[in-house]
Amino acid sequence: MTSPRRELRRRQLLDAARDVFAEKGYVAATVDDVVARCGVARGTFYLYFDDKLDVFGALVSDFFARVAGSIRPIDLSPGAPRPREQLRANLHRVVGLALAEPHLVTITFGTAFGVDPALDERLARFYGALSTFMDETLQTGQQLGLVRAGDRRLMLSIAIGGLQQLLRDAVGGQVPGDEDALVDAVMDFLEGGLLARA
Amino acid sequence: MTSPRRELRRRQLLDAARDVFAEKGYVAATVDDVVARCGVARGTFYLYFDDKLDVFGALVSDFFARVAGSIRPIDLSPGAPRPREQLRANLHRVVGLALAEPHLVTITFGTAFGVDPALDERLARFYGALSTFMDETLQTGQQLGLVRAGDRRLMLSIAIGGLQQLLRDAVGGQVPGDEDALVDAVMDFLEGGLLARA
DNA sequence: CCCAACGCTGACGTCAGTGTCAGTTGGTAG
DNA sequence: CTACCAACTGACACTGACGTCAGCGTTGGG
Repeated sequence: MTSPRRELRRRQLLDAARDVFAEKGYVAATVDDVVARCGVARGTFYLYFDDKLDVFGALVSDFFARVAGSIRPIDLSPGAPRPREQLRANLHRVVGLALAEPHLVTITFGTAFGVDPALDERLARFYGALSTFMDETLQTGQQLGLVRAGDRRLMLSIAIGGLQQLLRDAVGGQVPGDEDALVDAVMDFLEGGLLARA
Repeated sequence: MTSPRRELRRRQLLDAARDVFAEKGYVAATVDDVVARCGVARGTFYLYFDDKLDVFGALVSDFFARVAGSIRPIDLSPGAPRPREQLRANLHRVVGLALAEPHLVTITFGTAFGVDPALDERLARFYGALSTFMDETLQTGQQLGLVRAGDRRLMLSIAIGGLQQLLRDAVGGQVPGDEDALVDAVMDFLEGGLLARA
């Protein structure tokens, strides 16, 4: 079907769009900016995408899926590593992915919401699916005594939000960005919160 | 100076803009939408604001300032309540403010970044000032043994991000929105993280 | 009662960005 | 060599949101 030539051009356009969106923000970015950065004529863009929102949605949805796909279920079978180590490994993959694609972090976690109602709904579905999966994981953890008691939706909201903000700040340079340090910081927070033991 | 008549109209326009932005998102919202909701002519808008970005910036900056202003420094003098109670009281004020202004939460914490570079910088300054203040508070806490050891910038990033996400989800209905439950959830997270004690 | 100052109106010209499409290019198969 | 086709071009017509401004009420102090 899709020739390799075509696939390549599509990639180039996606990469250009990613950089433009990260630099100028969705509102100020124009299709002209994207094709200029790509060294390609205006019309070419429309051979690959419907419009600005389409390419934005492709970037965001794809990155979201990659992040979600990098999370592996916790394996509780006898020979498997300890759950805590599996959690850490999951965090490492997510953080690694984020640091490898700083612009996509900015776009996806920083500016994607509120751009367009239709896109918002798509993202909400993604987010909901991920949330449901993690909720089940957490429930199992609670039953095994690995996760403390409490409303899982609230705990998840805080944990995911905290991780997202940390990644945003890390790629934005507001916070030192060493991968291991970031993973450790999140693990410490999950294990002990912020305050000292009473 | 500013007559009460003028002040009232300005308020009406701000309220209308708040609702329009929350419903349609910044991109799709137009000045026409705002004046229509306000029952006022197009030209009137421009007697009060420069353009769409100006009114958006006013909403966001003002709400950000109100949130920041609701946070009181921890009083360590002899007669004062325990620091943990003061922390909880601060959380209660922030959560209460958020639940009282759901649309502003959506706008300010959900869609404000990436709209415009100039606005981003303004918000970054706000955020930076708040962050610095909280960093100092946290440092004192560490010295007193009330806050665990660790990189304060990372801890703050996670904590603030977690709170913001929780508020976004609460006003968006993704999560049950009882004020006390939200405050408790955050306090629990700050005190003990997510995982059970090893 | 008057009129000046204030607040408001809304039709209008402008323009940045859009999406199209008739035409060009260049690689490849016969 | 030629014929073909997919990929690409970029000038063009169009759109819709913008910001303005000359003129119209209204209000309240003198």
